[in-house]
Amino acid sequence: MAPESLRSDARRNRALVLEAARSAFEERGLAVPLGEIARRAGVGPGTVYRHFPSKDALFRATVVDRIRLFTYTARELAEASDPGAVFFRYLAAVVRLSARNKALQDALEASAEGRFRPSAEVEEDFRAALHTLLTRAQKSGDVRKDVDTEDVMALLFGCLSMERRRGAGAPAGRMTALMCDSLRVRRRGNVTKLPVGSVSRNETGCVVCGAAVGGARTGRPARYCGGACRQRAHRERVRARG
Amino acid sequence: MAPESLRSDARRNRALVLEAARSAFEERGLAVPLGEIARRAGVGPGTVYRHFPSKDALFRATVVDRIRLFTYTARELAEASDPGAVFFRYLAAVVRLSARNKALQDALEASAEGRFRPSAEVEEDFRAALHTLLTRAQKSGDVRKDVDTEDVMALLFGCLSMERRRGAGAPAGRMTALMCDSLRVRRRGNVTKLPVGSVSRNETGCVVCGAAVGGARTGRPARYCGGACRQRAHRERVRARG
Amino acid sequence: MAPESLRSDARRNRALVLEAARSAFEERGLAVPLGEIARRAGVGPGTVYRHFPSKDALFRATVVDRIRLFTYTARELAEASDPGAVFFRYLAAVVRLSARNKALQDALEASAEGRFRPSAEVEEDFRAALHTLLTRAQKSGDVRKDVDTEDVMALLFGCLSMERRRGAGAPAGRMTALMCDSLRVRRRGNVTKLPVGSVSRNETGCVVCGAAVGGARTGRPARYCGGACRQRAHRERVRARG
Amino acid sequence: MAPESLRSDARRNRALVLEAARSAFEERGLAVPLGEIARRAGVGPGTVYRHFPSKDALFRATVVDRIRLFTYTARELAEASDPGAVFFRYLAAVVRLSARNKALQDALEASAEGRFRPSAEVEEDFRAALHTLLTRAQKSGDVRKDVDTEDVMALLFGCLSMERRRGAGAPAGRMTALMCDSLRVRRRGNVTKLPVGSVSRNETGCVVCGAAVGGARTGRPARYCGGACRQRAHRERVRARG
DNA sequence: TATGAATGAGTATTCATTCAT
DNA sequence: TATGAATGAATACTCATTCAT
Repeated sequence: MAPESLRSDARRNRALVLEAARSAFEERGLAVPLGEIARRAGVGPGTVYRHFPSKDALFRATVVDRIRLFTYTARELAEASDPGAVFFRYLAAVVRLSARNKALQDALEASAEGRFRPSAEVEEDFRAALHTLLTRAQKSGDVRKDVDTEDVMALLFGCLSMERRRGAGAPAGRMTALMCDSLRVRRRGNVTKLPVGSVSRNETGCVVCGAAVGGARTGRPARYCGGACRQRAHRERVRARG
Repeated sequence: MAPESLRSDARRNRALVLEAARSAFEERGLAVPLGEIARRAGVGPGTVYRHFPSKDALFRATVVDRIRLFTYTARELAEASDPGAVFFRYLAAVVRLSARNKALQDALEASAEGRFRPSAEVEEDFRAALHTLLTRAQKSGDVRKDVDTEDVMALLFGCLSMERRRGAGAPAGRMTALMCDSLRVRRRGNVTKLPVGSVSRNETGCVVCGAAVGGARTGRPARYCGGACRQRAHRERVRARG
Repeated sequence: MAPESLRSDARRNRALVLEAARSAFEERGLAVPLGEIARRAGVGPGTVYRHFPSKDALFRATVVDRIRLFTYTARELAEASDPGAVFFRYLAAVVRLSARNKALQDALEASAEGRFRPSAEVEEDFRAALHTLLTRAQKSGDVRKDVDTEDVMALLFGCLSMERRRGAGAPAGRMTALMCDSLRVRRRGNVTKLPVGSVSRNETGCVVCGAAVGGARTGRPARYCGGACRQRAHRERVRARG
Repeated sequence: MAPESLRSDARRNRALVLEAARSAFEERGLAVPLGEIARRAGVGPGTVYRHFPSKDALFRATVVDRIRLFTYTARELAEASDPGAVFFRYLAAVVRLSARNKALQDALEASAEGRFRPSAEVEEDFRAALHTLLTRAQKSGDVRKDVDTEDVMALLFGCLSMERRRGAGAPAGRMTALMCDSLRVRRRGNVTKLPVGSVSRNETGCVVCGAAVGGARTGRPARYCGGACRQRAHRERVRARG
C-alpha cells in the first residue's frame, strides 16, 4: 500500500482519491457519502477501497495530511525571532485555514469522544511543534506561563467552533483575536482592539499577529493591528535586508 | 399538547419520553435513533410520535427546555449586585451544565449551518437575558466594552467545544476561565490563576466567578479564585445581614 | 349491536360515525385513516370500534347503505310505465350519484378481486331489483335481449370508471350515454346524439333517459335528448293528471 | 441508464427487476411492497434502487413499457386495409392484454386523480396512434363520428374495469364487444351477437374484430363473429394472394 | 360507556462495504 | 487492476387495533 510500490496509474488514482476526499470532507464533513468522493475522483468506489481499507481510514488520511502541513509550518516558525508575534500569528493562521474545514471539526469532535484517533504519531508531532512555539513565546514573556500545550490545542479547537458560529456575521478572526488576548501576558496596551459593528475590510487581519484590525471605513486599509506589530514588522524588514 | 390538559397516563408517558429523549440526545446527539429513545422511555415508537410530530420536534423540545432554564437563571441574576462576578459566574455555570450535553452542541452546530432553528423566540429570549447581564458587567467596568452579545454567545459555544475536548484530562472550567480572561477589563491582578498540572479538587470552581481555582493539594479546598472574589463574597454577606 | 338495543347516546354516536364514515369514504376511499373518520364524527377511535368491529366492517356498512338506497329506488321504478325510458334513466342516475363516490369504486374493485364482499344479501337484492327493470325493458323491446343482469352491473361499474376518468373534461353522463347505446335495440334513430366538443350546459342530461343532451350554446337549455323522450314525458304527464 | 451501456450482470439484473416489478405490479398494483419485488427478482432492495430511483419510477417504467407496446401495435395497424375491423380488433386486443393488469388500472386511476403521470410523451404517443386508428375507422363509415379519442380512451379504461369485474364469470371480451357496439355506426345487422349463458369456447373472440363469438358447444369452433367478418377475412386473403 | 393513548408491525429509502465483471 | 453493481442492515414514520383511564 505504500505509494512508492504502486504502479504509476495506481499512484495517480490514489492521489486523485485523496484529493477528492479532502475537498469533499472539508466541505461536508464525515457525513459525505463515499460514493460522492468516488464520483469526484472519477473512479469507482471499489478503487477507493483498494487504496484505503475503510471510509474512516480515508478520512484519517486526509486529516493527517492537513495536520502534517500545520506541523511543518510550526517547525519552520520555531526558529523565527520574535516568538510572541510568531506564536499568535500562527494560531490565527491555523484557525483561518481550518475555519471552513468541516473535516477537521468532525475529526476533533470524534477524537474528543474517543471514536476516532487520527494518528497518534501525527498528533504527537503537531503537539510537539506547537509546544516549541508556545514555550518560546512564554520565555520571551509574551504568553502567560500557566497555560500548557493542551490548553492551546483546546483553544484552537474552540476558535474553530466560534469562527464557524459567528460565520458571515463577523469579520474573520474576531473570535480568534479575543482568545489570543486570554493568552497574552497582561501588559499595558497589549489588548487587541476589536472592531465594533460588522466590518468587512481587511478580513485577513493583522499581517503580523492575525488579530482583527479595526479601522476607519475609508482611507488605506490598516495592515497592522497596532504600533507594536508595525514595529515588529519593521525590525523584520531591517534584519532581512541584512 | 399542553401537559396539564392530558390524561394522567399520557402525561406520564410524555414526561418519560421527554426525559428519555433528553438523556439520549445529551449523550449521543441528534444521531441517536428514535427507536432507542422509545426503548429508553419504555414505550413504542408510535407513542413518541403521538407526543411529538417528528424526531426534530422532539429534539427541539429537549433543547428548548434546556435553553429556557438558562434564560430563567439569567433573568434572576439580572438584579444581583456585583454584575461582573455574576456575569462570569453565569458563563461558567452555563458551560459547566452544557459541557456533557451533545444535544446542545448538535443544535448549535446545526443552527450555525442553518439546518435547524430551535425556536426563534426562545433563542431571542436567551440572547436578551444574556445581553442584560453583559451590559451591566460592562457598565460596572468588569468587562471590556468592545464585545457584544453575539461575541459572548460564540464564546459560550467555543467553551463547550473546548471543555469537551479537554474532557477528563483537565479540571472542568479551566478553558472557561481562560476565556473569561479575554473578556475582562485589564486591571492589575485580575487574571485568573490557572492551576498547573491536572487537578481534581474543587471542580466547580470559584464560588463567585466560576473560574478554576488553583490550590494546594492538601488543606482546606479554596472557595475563591483570589482575594478579589473573597472580598466580594464578604461584601455580599455583610449586605445580606442588613 | 342492533341499533334499537342501544342507549340513546350510543345510538346517536353510531349514526354520527356512520355519517362521518360515509362522507370520508366517499371522498377518499378505503385509504382514509380510521382516525380521520373518528375526528369527523367527533368521537374517539375507540368509539368507532365499539360500534363496528373493524374498519372493513364500517366500510361495508356505508357501502351497503348506499346500495340499499339504489335497490329501493329500483323497486319503486319497477312499477312505472315506459320500462325502456325508466331503465336507461335509472342507469344514468345510479352512475351520476356514484361517480364522485370513491367508496363505491373501491368496494367494487375489492369485490372484483374477491377481497371484499359488501353483503351477499344486499347485493342480491340489488341484483334482483335491477333484473326486474332490465327484464321489463327487454320485454318492451327497448333493450337487446342478449344481455343479462351481470352485464348491466358490469356496465354500471365501467361507467363509474369512465366518468371518473373523463372527469372535468367532459359533460357528466357522456360516457354513460355512450354505453347505454350499446344496450339499445337498434332502431332507426334511437342512438343518443353526443355533443361534440366540451359542453357545460345541461350537465345532468336528458331528464327522461339521462343521456347527454347536445344543444345550442344559446337559448333555453334542452330538457330532452330528442323527440322520443319528449313524447314519453308528455304521456307521463297526461297519465299523472289522470 | 440505457440498457445497452450496462455491464452484463447489471443488464441481467435490471431485466430481472423490471420483469419482477411488472409481474408484481400487474398482480397486486402499486400496493405491492418494493421488498416483494426485490425478492421476486432475487436481488436486494438496494439493487432495485440502483436501477430505479424510486418505487414510483419503477412503476412508471413498467407501465410505460406496456403502453409503448400498445402504441407500436397501433402504428403498425395504421396502414392496414379495412380500418373498421382493425379498429375494433385493436380495442379488443388492448383490453384483453390489460384486463388482468392491476398496474395499468392503478396507473389510470392515479392519473385520473392527478397523482401520477406515467410519461406525458408516452401517453401522447399512444393517444396519437389511437387517434389515427379512430379517424380512419370513422372515415370508412364504421365508427360513429360524434366520439373523439378521449372517449375511446375512457371506454378502454371502462372496459378494463368491466372485464375485471365480470372476471371468471363471463367469457373474456364480452363487455368489450358490448362497448364496441356503442361505437358502431348503426347499420342493419352490425350488432355483435353476444353469447347467452357462460361460454368458455373460443375465448379469444372473433379473429377479425375481437368480439365474442357465440357458438354451439359442439362442432368446429367459430372463427368469426358473423358473416360480415368472415367476408372481410376472405377479401383480405384474396388481396394477400395478389 | 366514551375517550384517546399506546402499541408495533410494516415500508421506502440510504449507504458502507463486498465482489463479479 | 479498475469498475461499478449488489448487498442488506439500519431508520423515520404511519396507522389499524387494543386497552387503560
